Amino acid sequence: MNLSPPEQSMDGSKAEHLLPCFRRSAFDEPLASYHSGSIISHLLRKTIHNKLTSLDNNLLYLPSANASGVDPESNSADDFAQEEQSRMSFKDEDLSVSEHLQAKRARVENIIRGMAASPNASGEAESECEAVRCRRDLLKENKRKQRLPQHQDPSQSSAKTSKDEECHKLKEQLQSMQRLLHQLQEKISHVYDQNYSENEDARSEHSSLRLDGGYKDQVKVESGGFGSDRAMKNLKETLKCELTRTVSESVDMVFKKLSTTLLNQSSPCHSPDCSETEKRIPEDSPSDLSDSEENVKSRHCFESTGPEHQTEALSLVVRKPSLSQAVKRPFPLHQTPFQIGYGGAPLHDSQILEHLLKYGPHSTFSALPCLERSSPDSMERPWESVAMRSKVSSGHLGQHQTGLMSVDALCLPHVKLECADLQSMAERSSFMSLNISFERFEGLTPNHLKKAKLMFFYTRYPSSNLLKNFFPDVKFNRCITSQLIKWFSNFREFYYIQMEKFARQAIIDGVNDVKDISITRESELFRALNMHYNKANDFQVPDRFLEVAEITLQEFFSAISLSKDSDPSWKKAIYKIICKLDSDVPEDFKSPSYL
DNA sequence: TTAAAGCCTG
DNA sequence: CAGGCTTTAA
Repeated sequence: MNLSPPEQSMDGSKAEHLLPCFRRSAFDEPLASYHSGSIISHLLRKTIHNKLTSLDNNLLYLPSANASGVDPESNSADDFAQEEQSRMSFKDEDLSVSEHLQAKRARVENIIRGMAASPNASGEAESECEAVRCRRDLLKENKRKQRLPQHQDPSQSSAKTSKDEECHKLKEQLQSMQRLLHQLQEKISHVYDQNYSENEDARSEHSSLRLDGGYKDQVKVESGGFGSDRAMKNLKETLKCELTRTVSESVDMVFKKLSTTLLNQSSPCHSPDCSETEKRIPEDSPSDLSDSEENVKSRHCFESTGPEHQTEALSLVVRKPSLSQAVKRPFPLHQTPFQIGYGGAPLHDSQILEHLLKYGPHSTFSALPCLERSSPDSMERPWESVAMRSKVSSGHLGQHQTGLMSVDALCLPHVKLECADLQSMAERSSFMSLNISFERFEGLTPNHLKKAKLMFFYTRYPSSNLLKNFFPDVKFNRCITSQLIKWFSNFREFYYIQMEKFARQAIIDGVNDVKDISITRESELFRALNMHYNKANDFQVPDRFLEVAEITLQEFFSAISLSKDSDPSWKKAIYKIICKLDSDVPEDFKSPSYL
């Protein structure tokens, strides 16, 4: 099987796009300098190496090599040397692949090192701790298993046990790698966030982003930072590419090994003994199959990176909102919609593995009941409550206003499970990203509020239908609708309070004729209103609003002049007039990325 | 009965 | 701006 045909040349060209600081050779620095991304890279390297070593041990040198080879408490400094040494004993095939992977890792490391010039020390320490902990747990677990007495009949247990253990170890290694990827992603995300906050600071210094100047939030978000949005995009693309490929290849290796193991050792389950063994596997590894937090994190890793062979068209759909999310995210990664949004995940990576173990490499996923996608509704629910709490930011999905697009709607054929191919997993992850990306977010954001205020310049009494049309990125429910309605109610309240105030002031000031009352952009009343609804003053208030405001003020003036305000409901007559003066909101506002 | 308006309050 | 409350209209 061809693991990764076209990427060599691609890597080379990608590197050319990088900024000079990212173009350094991967081996310029001593590997001992754990700085920014290098610890992750190192751990990833170790994990992949361990995987290969362990696999080889399991497959070729069973069973003692693993037990004697690794001491969880005495690694660190000498590890790399040991790895290098043990790497020398690899078969040729593994050696080349290993070198290949190493080169890729080095590139990722280089990029990350360049990005994280000022890393968050505590965050890094945390992820490092986590990584080390993961690894130690893994090793301890392996050691513990080695010590476990064998209760089974020796005649059959050796084959069974070795296979079980191989599978188990493979799964553990896979999970370990996924954890590491997750850590890596958090680091990248952290850098993004840091960059974003810097952008924010810079942006606040020169305000005035006029709407008619064509500025949209998307543009604002992606610009700046690394010098230009072009550079940013290149960096992002390169990172994603490298990450995805490196990890996919690593996992591919696991699956390839697994495939070999299954085909060579267990073959189709004709004997009852065999089938019993296969059934027992999931029970023997509950940690792999439970929906633990670690599993969730692992899934997240794949959701964000996408498949190795992802088409460009697909990536365009997925990536844009992803970047927007990543850059804008005002909260830590673990609260992001993406992470919360896994709720619809019908397949765990471990489940795929389980399926693989149960039904063999040539079965199709359609045999898995969990692949039958749950209904869109049920896919939305798991994160509803959380989304409400965290008030996630809008997706900025551009043209995609259709809301949730389920996988079913994509009319995709069932994925054939190829044992040595991670494609299905990757594609599933990609589907999930798609799904999440097309999701409309529940909860209104400050941007929605800002947009609503600007809309008030056109409509004082928007219907709930109008609101639904103009907030396509919001998943409406009773609560959200009420909140939006309430916003406009509050806007009106302020508006009418100002009107009454200025009308009374006019009367106090001795104005006699309604015709003497007018509102211009220089009026104090207009300034007050503009300050309230258009605080950043980055929006050109339509003339019509000035007219309506003038009429409103005149109405108030007249009513008060005629002492109508003695009637408790004297304002209602004015409301009735004003509500007819709403104008159409420009179509521009319908874009979810308007702000 | 319900959604929304409107008013008041914090 | 949101929450609580009453009123209103469908």
